[in-house]
Amino acid sequence: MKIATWNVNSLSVRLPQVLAWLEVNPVDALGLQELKLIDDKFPHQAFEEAGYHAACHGQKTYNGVAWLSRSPLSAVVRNIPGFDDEQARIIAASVDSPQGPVRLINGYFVNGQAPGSEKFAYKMRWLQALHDWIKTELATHERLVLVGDFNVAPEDRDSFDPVGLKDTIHHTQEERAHFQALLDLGLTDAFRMFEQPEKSFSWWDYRMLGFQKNRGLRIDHILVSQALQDSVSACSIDRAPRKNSQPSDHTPVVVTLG
DNA sequence: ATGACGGTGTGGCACCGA
Repeated sequence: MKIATWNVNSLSVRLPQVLAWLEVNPVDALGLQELKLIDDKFPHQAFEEAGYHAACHGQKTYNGVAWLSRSPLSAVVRNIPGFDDEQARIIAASVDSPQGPVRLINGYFVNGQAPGSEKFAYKMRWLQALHDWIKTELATHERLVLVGDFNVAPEDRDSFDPVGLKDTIHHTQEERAHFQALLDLGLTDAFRMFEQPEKSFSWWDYRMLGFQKNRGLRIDHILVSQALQDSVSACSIDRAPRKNSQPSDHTPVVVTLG
């Protein structure tokens, strides 16, 4: 089973690229972030024709998340239960696999702008609420995958300039402590289960030739629960879509189970 | 210190992202 995550930065603009990527990479499930469209404009038919079920949680202009899946999606949850949030950042769903059910959780984590800002405070509250909810999810779904745009570079090696960007957004100790708290629930960063090229990133700034100079961050992640860890056989970042014309600034991450 | 690029929505730009 292959599960992927991709921040597409507007599904309206990126739909042809998503469909093209799925033809080459027919993953079982794909979590999308930053749809930037309302549910009424979600392209259900295009994905259906590509062989995917879909569940979306859209919003105008900003945010918006969705799951695509070859098998039906059930028990869909939108946003973090009990956490009042005007922004559409979470969608969770369950799928069946031959090895057993898998709980799929997809998040577009808060950016946070800068430490000390109101947006950073919201990021901290959001991360705490996510942690507490994931803990309860794990109690009822032991085979769980948490994917998405985490907007956190977990370690210095996940940044092109850990010295120059020390304590700036994505790099602060507070954000990294929240990432660690998720790992402490028994989740594992699938990408780091394997030997990886140095300077592996999943996002590059559109400006200043960021991608060409590999000035990027690894902020898109796939975390797997303890019950799934032994079945993880691969995890990689696919840089290819970043070379497209009109690319998203993020590129997909893919994990293989079994 | 600023803006650079790209998307959205509004309207001839401002805003947000990371």
